[in-house]
Amino acid sequence: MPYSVDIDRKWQKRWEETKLYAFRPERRDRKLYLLEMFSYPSGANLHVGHWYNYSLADSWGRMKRMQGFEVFHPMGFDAFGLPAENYAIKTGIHPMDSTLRNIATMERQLREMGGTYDWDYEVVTCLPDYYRWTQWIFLQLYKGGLAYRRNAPVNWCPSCNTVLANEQVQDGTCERCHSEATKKNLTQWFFRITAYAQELLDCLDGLDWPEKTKKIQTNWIGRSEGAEIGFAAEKDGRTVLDEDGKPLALRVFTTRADTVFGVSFVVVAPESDLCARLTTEDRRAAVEAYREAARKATDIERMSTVREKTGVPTGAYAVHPLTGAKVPVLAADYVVAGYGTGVVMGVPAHDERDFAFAEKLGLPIPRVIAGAPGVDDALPFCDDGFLVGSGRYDGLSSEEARKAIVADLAADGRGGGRINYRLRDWLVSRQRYWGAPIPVVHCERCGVVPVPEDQLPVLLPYDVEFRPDGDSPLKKSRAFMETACPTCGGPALRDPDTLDTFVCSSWYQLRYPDNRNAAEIFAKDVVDAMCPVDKYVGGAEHAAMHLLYARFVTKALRDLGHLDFDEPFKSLVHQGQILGPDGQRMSKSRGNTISPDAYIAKYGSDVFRLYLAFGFAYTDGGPWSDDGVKAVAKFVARVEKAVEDVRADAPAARRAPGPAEKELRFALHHAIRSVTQDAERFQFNTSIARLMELVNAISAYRAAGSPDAALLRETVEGLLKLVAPFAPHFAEEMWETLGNPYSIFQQAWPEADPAALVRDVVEIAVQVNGAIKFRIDVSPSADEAEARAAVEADPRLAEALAGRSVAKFIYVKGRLANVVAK
RNA sequence: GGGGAUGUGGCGGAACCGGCAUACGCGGCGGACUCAAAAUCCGCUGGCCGCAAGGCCCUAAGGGUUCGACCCCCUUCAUCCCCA
Repeated sequence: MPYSVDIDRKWQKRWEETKLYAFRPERRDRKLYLLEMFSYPSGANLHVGHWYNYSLADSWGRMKRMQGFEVFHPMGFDAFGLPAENYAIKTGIHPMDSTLRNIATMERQLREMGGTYDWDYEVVTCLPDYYRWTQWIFLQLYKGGLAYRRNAPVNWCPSCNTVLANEQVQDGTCERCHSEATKKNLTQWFFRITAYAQELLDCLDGLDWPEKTKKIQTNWIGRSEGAEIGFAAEKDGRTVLDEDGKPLALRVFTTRADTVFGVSFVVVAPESDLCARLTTEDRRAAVEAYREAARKATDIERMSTVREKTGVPTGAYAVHPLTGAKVPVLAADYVVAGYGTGVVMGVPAHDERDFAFAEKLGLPIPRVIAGAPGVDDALPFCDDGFLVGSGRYDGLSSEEARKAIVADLAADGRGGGRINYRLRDWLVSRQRYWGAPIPVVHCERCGVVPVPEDQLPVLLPYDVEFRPDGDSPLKKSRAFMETACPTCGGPALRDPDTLDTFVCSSWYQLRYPDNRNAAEIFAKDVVDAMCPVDKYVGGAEHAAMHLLYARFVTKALRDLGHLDFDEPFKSLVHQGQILGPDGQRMSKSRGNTISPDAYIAKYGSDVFRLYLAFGFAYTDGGPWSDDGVKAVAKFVARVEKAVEDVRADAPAARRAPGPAEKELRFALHHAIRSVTQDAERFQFNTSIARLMELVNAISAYRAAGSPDAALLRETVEGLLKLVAPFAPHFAEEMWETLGNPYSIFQQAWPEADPAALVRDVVEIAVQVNGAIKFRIDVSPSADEAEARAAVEADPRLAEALAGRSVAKFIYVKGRLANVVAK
């Protein structure tokens, strides 16, 4: 029977009946945890991107399985989130109903793809037996001081009607819907990921992750070493005091403490509380008008170096900690409250934005750094140099001055060295319905009270009006909101917000190994034995979000005593993106989408899988090509032909090998070695290329006449084992056709025989001064002296030398000889 | 503006640690089979010059290091990504 989707079905059924891919915990010592980023259950069938991610990671796992690893390969669904909720708003179908239906569809499709998932370990984040533990994590973080509530200016997506974490605002727009994000002051829940900033940075070194991804995380965390400097503040001739009645310190962070004598003003973020405190009565109206105007601009606009700088005086003055000079404090929107301390020292001579600002407002621009002799140090001069106009620090280099100034400031308590991170705490509240409820209640008497663990889960009510209006939908459900305070028993209200779905996905890899545990989130010995994930495969778009959050949660749970490892994902691979045939991103509006279904129906799942393996460099992706699919279908037919030929051969004993037999054995073992090496590092395209070469070698051998049938059978069976990870149904069928026992996936992965890879002679290139002149055959074991003798004996050398003599002879064993002629 | 990645035939893409550039496939050309076509199979296929033997030039462009550079270094260009 020629390969088709019917063969797929036959083997899918057999695999399921025999539980071929069930994980066997008793073989845990050989475990290999393979995981692909789970997906959001959408109603449509699997798209090319799913196939590309899942089917090839699956092929890798199949090879590992044949290599004797006990592969743990679970799958689940990231099932909370906005699309289901938006779909519900549009159609009236409840998110729970549509999500469960979509999950059923996707499970079926993943089975039809031929995935080796052990579905007994499935997790679905929107089900209470999962989100119960999401809530539990929240409570542990809360107890550990890593979850807290705070009023802060937060990112707001007006279209999704919810707040967003910093990571979820990209180029000033919402990561989900790309509408422009704005700012709102709200009281929200945060996770203190910043407490782990340094460790998140330090551990990157030990991870087998793409360098690019590590770099993105490094930048995102954004460590900078500098100093904090305190300025006293005066208004109306008196020292400004803080809430506690002590003199207020305007703390600025700077990486350029060497320029501190160049401070000619101090800037505060207009929306900050500090700004309000500093503003004098006569300036209040102007500052408030300015703040209103600033609110309309996005952070990106505000911090842009090219945007025209604006600002207004607050009426207050800052007192320079070293000179005692008074400089004006201004409110300007190029300083953003959420970043750093929200106060910046203005050094116009040596900072571009400060320079632009000072020019605009006519503020003095005193130079305090001069370039080394010969360096163009026209203002603004932002490089390091030597101090001038800085009192007793004059003449020091920038670097020396930073140390000296920081030390002096620290000595009298007005500053000191400080490390600043760009990373912000993770905002986890969402004003949406379809998520895990935040497990706290608000009691009039007791304040914020965490829900006791034995009362989890806080169930998400089914019957809720979830049309968004900027307020949490749960707020409108009295049945949900009204509860008793766990502490005092008095009337209390639940938290109406739900958790960011990135919280759900930040720990799912820890739940898979012990997914049915009803008593605890996971047994510690199980999670310690099974984790971390050995190979994690998924899109690069999660570099600064999911991957950072999951690392944080793992470390936090470690410190809270629930597990014993530092990192969730030991090794990480990003698949590339499959583009439309036109080389553009696939999109419905462009009309260049490729739907796998038609190809599966026509060619079968394995042809599709093989094409995805062969047509692209895995981590790059690339444009879709129908011709490529046909080429792969042809390859499958050629393998099938080779199998049929073997079946038709009369049984015969193995003959003494001649040169043709040696050549065929070489082809097989070369393929074994290359396919193994290449597939190991996710280089599937060259793996398939080597398999094609093997098929070519098999047909060439047979076509040459009087073949050794026994050798051919052995070779074709080897080929099938190598093909099996990439075309599992097809290989299983061919394997059976040859009368072999079920299953090919219980066969050992072939190993290359080094003896078969040694050739009698090798052809080497002979170069004269680096240019190839001719080729000769030598023994592969020949050393330099032998090779030199062979080269010099060849008359073509004398011709190429044209009377010159050999100055030097370089021999690269088995590859080339280079004669340096003079 | 800063940082990073990428750039190889007509096309998708190979090339290990600095050692025969263009594997494998597509497309194209030629041939076999066929009444014919499709399918299949076999051969050729980087460019230029040449009847040929052969020669010259080719890894975005230019330079450098080296016996030898797609690979290392510098400059420039283009595209993409991250951070501003």
